[in-house]
Amino acid sequence: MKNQMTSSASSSSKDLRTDYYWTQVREFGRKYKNFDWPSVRVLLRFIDTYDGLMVRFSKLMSAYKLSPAVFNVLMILSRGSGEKFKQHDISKLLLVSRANVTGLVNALVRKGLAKRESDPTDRRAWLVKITPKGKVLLEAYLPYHYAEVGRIFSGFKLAEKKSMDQLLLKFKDGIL
Amino acid sequence: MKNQMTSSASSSSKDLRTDYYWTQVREFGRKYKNFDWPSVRVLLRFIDTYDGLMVRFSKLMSAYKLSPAVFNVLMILSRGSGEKFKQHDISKLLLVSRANVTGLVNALVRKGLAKRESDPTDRRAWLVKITPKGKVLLEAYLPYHYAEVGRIFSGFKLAEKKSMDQLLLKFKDGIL
DNA sequence: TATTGTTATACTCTATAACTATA
DNA sequence: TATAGTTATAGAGTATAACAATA
Repeated sequence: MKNQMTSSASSSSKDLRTDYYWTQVREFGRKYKNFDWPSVRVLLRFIDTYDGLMVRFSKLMSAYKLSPAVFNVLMILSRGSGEKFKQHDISKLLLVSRANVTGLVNALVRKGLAKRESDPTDRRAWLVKITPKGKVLLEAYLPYHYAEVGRIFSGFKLAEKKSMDQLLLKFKDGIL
Repeated sequence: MKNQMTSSASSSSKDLRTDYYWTQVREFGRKYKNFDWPSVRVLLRFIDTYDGLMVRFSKLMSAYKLSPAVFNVLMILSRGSGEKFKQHDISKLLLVSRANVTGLVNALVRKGLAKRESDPTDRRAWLVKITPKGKVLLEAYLPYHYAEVGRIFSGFKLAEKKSMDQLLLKFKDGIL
């Protein structure tokens, strides 16, 4: 249950962790009525995979001075039909607070990657727009992003990707 | 590419996000040579699922004043054969920096959930041990934790869990 | 010299609450 | 009244670098 951006992990220490800690979790789990190892193992694997994924993409992004949160905002701004977004809409798309969006947009503006325009139809609101500089940066990064995604899944058959998507969807639907 | 603990998301706004944003990502993706929608969709689904998972378990843990990081340390401390861990070992198991472990152990000690003992064989090191209070807290929480894991996967057949584990392992192995 | 842990510092990402301006 | 955004504040979780003590 961890989200870390470290790159300090050698794969051997990772394996050691899995071998030792997972074994312990499995052994101790027998004490609990509801413990189901196949389920717990999937969960541990899932979190472990997420951690690795974040390390990988954070590193890839940092070469372009992007962070995951900034990347997400930039993606939203560059993929709209109108290309102008009220901060409240960004907040809804990102599922984060309005205050958080203020900070994220400030960071984008500070870097010259986005700008605020007043909304003629609502003087309380800002319309946030990606700048040419922001677009250039994102477009420079994305080929590497998608290449990496492709590389990661290069060992998967189409049916496996579909199957994994279905299983994840089922997993997600089970969560709430 | 997001890790947030919000609980503000209604499932309808989440669906809206998926419907709108994912569609845009797919449309725009055609511009990129390496873009492979089945792969990208799995990735988006994976991150979306992780977000939901963290919201769920963070909420479950917070009822016991636990956080994911604290939970992880407590699990390590309670699942050892000797039950005493050098901070450096915790750092290796958790894949985080030694400085981070200092802070985490401080937090545990402050709450009375763990204590430090001097290591007779190495005067530089501490041996960290879970306290009875820490054990009681963890054991009070774990049944709910495992029950929730079981509930989430209650719609899965054993073969599906195994299949998902295999796919995640393949995914993870593709990462680096 | 190398290792263990601490301290100092900083960064990213997030939240809530109180506020202003406007609808 | 309700909504859009800001500010102030906080907190979790992470890192690096310099350091002291010990191996």
